[in-house]
Amino acid sequence: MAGDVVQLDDLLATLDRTGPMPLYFQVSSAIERAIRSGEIAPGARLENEIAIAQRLGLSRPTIRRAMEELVDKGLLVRRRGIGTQVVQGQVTRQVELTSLYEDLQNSHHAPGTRVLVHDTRPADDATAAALSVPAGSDVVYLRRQRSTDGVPVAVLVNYLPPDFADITTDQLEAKGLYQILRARGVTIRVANQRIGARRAHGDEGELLDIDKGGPVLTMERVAYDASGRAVEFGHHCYRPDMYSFETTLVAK
Amino acid sequence: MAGDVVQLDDLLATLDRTGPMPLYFQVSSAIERAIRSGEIAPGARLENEIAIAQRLGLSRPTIRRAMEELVDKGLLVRRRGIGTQVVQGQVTRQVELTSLYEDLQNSHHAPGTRVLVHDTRPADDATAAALSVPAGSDVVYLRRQRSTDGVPVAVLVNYLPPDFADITTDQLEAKGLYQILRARGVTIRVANQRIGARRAHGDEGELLDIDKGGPVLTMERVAYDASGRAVEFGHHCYRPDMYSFETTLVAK
DNA sequence: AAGTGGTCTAGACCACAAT
DNA sequence: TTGTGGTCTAGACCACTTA
Repeated sequence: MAGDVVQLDDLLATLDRTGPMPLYFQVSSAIERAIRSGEIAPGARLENEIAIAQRLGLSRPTIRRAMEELVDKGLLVRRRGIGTQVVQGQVTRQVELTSLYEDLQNSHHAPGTRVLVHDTRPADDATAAALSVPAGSDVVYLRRQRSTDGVPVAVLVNYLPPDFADITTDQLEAKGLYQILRARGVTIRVANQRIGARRAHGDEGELLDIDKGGPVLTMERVAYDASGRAVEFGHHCYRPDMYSFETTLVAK
Repeated sequence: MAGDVVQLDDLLATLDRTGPMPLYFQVSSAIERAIRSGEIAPGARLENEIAIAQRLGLSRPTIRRAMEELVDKGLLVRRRGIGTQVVQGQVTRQVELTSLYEDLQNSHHAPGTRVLVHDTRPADDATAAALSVPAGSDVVYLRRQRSTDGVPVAVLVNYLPPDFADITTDQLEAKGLYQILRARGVTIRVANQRIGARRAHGDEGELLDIDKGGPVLTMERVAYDASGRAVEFGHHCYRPDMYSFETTLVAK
């Protein structure tokens, strides 16, 4: 029963061994594109690793690495003794490590930012613990209203370590926080976040243009840079009819 | 500056090459335990891969595999030319691919289930699409109230393919859905989920013991088994003061 | 220049599932 | 018995960072 096994000849032509893009990434990207475009149907079986490796002139570990990438993304399912299959059902994108600003940009909307508060203040205990700074020491405090196409989407509260005190309000109105950090050489690598819900408090109802006491989606996040240092602590609330979190989970 | 580099001698004694547990997993588990217990401090640098490999008598790829495991869990951060460091800040557990029942069990509470509805009915369009069954064909419908220590936590609505029609209400009262599926040889491998918020509808306020129209946290999930087939579609709502979703995100 | 992780190769043996 | 993915080895070369 090798009839409905998908072969991957077209990939051969596009492999580039001179550029900086890893071979395993070229392979996984090509397969991912084929799956998302429907060229490879949901449920289809792929050739085995060794056959693909020979066909593409690559080693088996390189192909394995490409496959693992796609398993982690929830696009493929593998079973020992059986083979590799494409997952049924429409594929949704991952929750990625981006700021809301970039999320909105990527969905082809025009994000807007209004900076409500931007100052430096002593950290409360929770913030000091999250950012690993001494309790009561100064941190940067931000409160912003985020909108898309003129409709308010979220109220964002952030705390940053004091060495980011020179970020300007103008920068914050023009770009996403993560973009500003990246331009300063700070890239976010890891984040812990908690998603919940509650009633809108204080002026949130007004800022989000929803009923007072209406439901909001909340997210708390502590983000770490490439050296493992905490660089951002935030607690945000979102208009639930404008935003939700999508995830793909893969059992290990 | 090799002064504050953590060495990993203790691991050597515990390596077992006879059992079924992979070596890379033994290594990553031991390091994970050391990090979570505080034996290795946040921010600490680890030895380089080759040194660890030699020290433990393993090959470099095996050590790499162990490290990758920990990077994916958000415990380690690696930089080319620099080294490997433990992430700062307290480590939170992953959102895993478990049912709410198991979540509550693992947090040492006594989960309870009340089956509100359990029947077979024609699938509406959204359900049929999610489960990849013909529109209007019969599916299993479940509505359950989940509580912990007597306090209501969630109202769970699930749709299952028709071959699960023989699951009994008694089974559902006694165990989590995923445990029942696993006992039938069905293991969940991949799931797509969306988390949001809204007002409580209909009898949800009563069932969750919250104010009518109060906020609830919602989750929609489509889960797939090892062959990539959709085996569960659910939309649930949670009492926001009793439940939230924690995630660790890692940039790729 | 030295040290680090990132990629890649070419094999080997094993556990598991189907036939 | 055959075919599959899972694990493991022992190297090699490269890109990047720091000194």
